[in-house]
Amino acid sequence: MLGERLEQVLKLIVEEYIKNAKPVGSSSICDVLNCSSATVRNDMAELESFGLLEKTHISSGRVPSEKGYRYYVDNLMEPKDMTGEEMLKLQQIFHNNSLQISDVINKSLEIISEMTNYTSVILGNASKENKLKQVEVLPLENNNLIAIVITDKGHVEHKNLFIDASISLDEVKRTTDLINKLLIDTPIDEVSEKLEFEIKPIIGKYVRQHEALYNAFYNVFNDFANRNSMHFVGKTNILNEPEFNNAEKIKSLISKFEDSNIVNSIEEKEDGIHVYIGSENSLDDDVTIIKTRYKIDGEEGTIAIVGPKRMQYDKVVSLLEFLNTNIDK
Amino acid sequence: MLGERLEQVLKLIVEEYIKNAKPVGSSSICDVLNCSSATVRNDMAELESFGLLEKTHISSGRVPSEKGYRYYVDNLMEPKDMTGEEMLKLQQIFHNNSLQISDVINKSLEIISEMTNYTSVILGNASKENKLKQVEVLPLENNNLIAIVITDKGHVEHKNLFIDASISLDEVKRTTDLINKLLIDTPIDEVSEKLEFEIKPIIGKYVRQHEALYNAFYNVFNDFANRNSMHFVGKTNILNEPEFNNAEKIKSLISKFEDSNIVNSIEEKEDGIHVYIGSENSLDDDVTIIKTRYKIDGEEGTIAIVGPKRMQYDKVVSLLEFLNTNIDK
DNA sequence: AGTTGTCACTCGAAAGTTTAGAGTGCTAGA
DNA sequence: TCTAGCACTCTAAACTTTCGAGTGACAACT
Repeated sequence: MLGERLEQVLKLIVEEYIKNAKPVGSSSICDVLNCSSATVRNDMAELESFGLLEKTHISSGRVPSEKGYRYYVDNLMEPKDMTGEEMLKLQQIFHNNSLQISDVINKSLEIISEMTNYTSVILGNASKENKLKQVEVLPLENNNLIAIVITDKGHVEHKNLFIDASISLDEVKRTTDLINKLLIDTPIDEVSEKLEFEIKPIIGKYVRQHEALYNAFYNVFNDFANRNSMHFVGKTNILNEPEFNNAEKIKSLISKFEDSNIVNSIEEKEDGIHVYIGSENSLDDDVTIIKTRYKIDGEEGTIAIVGPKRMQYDKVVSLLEFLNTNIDK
Repeated sequence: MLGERLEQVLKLIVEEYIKNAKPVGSSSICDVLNCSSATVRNDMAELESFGLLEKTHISSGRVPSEKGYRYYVDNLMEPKDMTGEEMLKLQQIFHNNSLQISDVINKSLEIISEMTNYTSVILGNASKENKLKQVEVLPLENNNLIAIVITDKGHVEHKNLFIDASISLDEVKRTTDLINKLLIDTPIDEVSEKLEFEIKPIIGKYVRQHEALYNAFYNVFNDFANRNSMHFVGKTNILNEPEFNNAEKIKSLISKFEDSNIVNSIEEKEDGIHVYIGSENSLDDDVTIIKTRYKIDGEEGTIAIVGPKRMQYDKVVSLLEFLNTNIDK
């Protein structure tokens, strides 16, 4: 635990740097603290020895280190009240009944991205609350089939299948009927399992090529349960931050946005609001990602706000808290 | 029509500049032409007076102007044979039967993007060859319905609908049955029209709230026919070209890639291979876009290769021609 | 013991200078 | 019509200068 003035100094430096993106000198904060710049310099040197501040060169002002941001977020940050206008804009979305429920998240994040000028990512999939409502299989030309899976919350997934010519449509239909009879109302994440232990033994008896058919359905359900939808809002916003003013950094970040591995960097498994500063996230050492899970109607997933390490932590956290508490209604 | 040596000079300058991205000086091409650099200088001055070449400053070498590239593409460019390896890679995709047909285009463009280091865009939608195969409407919770449209080529589109409480499920079912009976096998782009003139009068008779129901279906079909899928391959490739080595250019181009208006800049309406140099395209004055339409099984659309104006025109055109002639098989 | 004023010192960013080399236009002669 | 040669221009890179913001250290003060 740091002394009181040390904390004050750290807090002021972090907030000043967040505002101006320029190293903070001792003189710029000494009047707030009612002490001389020499005193502040001593404190700064101490904070630096703790690894909370860094210098860009020997005679420069100080910049928060990752550890410094972390200390700020954990101990010093105060919630920042939203302005009335900001609240109003979000409330309007929550109370707009004509919106498809699944659009509420998107619209909210458009507003948040606009207000903060950071990039948002929505990573969602059909939630476990979805139950299987219907399976449909239609024959297409030359041994192609299309399988359609529908859940009670209105999620639809389809997949084209190629089935060996030796399987008759009649056999397909029997299998489909069986699934529809036995698996309806099964939570979507349990379907694969039930398919294996309840359906497979039965179709084995009276469908000749049951392995192929079973595999086809298994794949469809599996794809459904694992299918992620990812969606960026304001993808280029973060590029306007001064830390991304050179071509290499921009290219590197944009490449990471395009990479399919990004799912791993974005997904959040635990409830609550989580802040990943710099190397704490697996996307890019130069960014901070603030994440939270959401669940709305039949869909759940992760909301992530991607900004510079020099992010307005207080504002983003407040916005996400507001979103979290209002989304259920 | 230019004189023969003038054309030679222009061709050499364009090709040299495409290769090195550096202004071309007279001495670097005079040995190829067996004449002195002074002669070449005179020719260059003449080409500049025609607006085919430009200088970056008073004593610099020459760079092709847009008009220069245009002249090159229209009159001077020679088809560039693909290497055996390149052909092989593409052939493998065409002959890989385990691929979903709709993936053939994607895979091919992945190869092409990799070979050229440019960015490809695929803009596709369900082709007019798709015929309506089935319409399905399922009731969800509180007055929501989900409507699913399936075509004979295996395209599926679905849409959530909110229907006034006063419409009974029975009425919905009658309408659906009617559509399935009367519109099956109708080409997808004619469905809206038929719906209006053949179905609407009938449902009007025995469905009370027929307007609402009719509108719901009309929207679903309309969305289907107009739904575009757009998909980039190697989105960041073009950023590695030396003309995009500054942050502003990159940001501007990436923003344009994200903008939904990009569809208008990408879509090609006519058959054949078309080259849009710099200001000839509506996307960005600094890029060239080479486009061609494709049609494969139940899907058609535009393939576009986006590169710098200093693009390997011969190579890209050859690749697209190869794709065009081989795609049908 | 903690705080302050002072001063020599460091460094970076911006502006200016120098230099080398690539390339040009022009002109006179083949 | 082409060529050789020359004076000239301009850029890019390297180097220098200057300015000011900021520091660390230390002695003096409370």
